[in-house]
Amino acid sequence: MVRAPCCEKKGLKKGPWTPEEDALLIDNINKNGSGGWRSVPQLAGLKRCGKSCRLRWVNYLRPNIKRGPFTPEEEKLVIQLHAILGNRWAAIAAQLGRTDNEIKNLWNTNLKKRLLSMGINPQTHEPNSLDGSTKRLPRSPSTRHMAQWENARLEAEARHSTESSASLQVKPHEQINTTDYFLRLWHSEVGESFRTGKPACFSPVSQASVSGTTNEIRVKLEHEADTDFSCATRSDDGEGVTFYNGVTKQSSPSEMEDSSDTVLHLFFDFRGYNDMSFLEDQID
DNA sequence: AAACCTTCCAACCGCACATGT
DNA sequence: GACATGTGCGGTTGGAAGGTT
Repeated sequence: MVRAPCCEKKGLKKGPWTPEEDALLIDNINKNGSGGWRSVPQLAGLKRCGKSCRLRWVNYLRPNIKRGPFTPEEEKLVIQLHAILGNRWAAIAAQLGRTDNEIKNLWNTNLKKRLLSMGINPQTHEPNSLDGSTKRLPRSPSTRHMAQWENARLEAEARHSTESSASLQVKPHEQINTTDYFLRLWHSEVGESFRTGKPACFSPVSQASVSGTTNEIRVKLEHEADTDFSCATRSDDGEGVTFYNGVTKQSSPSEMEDSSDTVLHLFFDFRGYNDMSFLEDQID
């Protein structure tokens, strides 16, 4: 199937945007909202491709974009996330409140070279041996879990994003949908320890709250097992945990009980995760 | 001061997927 | 199910800015 061009290219302006064009685009989006990009140029009176309008909005004009130089912490986070997610710039960018373009540029112009100069393969994040081949390090279970966690969490974030798109005024920490138990865990103390890579000092209080969350998950699993949510269950190979994110019940009740505990065990697995610590000196 | 080189980043392009008809 | 259209994403490019010779 031959794909039609997104717009008629004749007479369309290309290149850098002028402040006047920015103002027209912002004004149009304020009136009509973002989306329907094909019709945006006409509505806004712009001689631009709809795609170009979208890109300008997403990468530059959109409110709440974090701009300015990257901090060492952000750079470290980008490297860690890239090790997990690969070139999924949009997913990485979402974690930092940056644009995918910024992350991509940072990686291609800075971090990639830095890793190469350190003898680390930027694609595999593993050290290159002297003969240029990649030396495989034993992958820890926590690293595998991390990727699975991240995938599941991204899906949950996407769901949450869809659900909360109508309430943009809400503060970020208030945007956590209390019905999404995965996100609640993610934003909990345990989740934070995973995100920051720092071992969490779980007080009895936090343990209690975590247990409460576990029970809530269990209740959710038992009573709303036919609804859409993320849950975890052990894989058969005993090597790790496989996440199932489906609309139907995936496991028997006994497995459910195991699953909810597994969620916590996974988090605790990550308490010691700091696979990228060897980079800290280089980045700092 | 000028030429050249390198770095950075905004923007473009094409592909893939989602959604509508 | 087939096709058309819209949208999002990642790869790439071109030019401006800064640095070096």
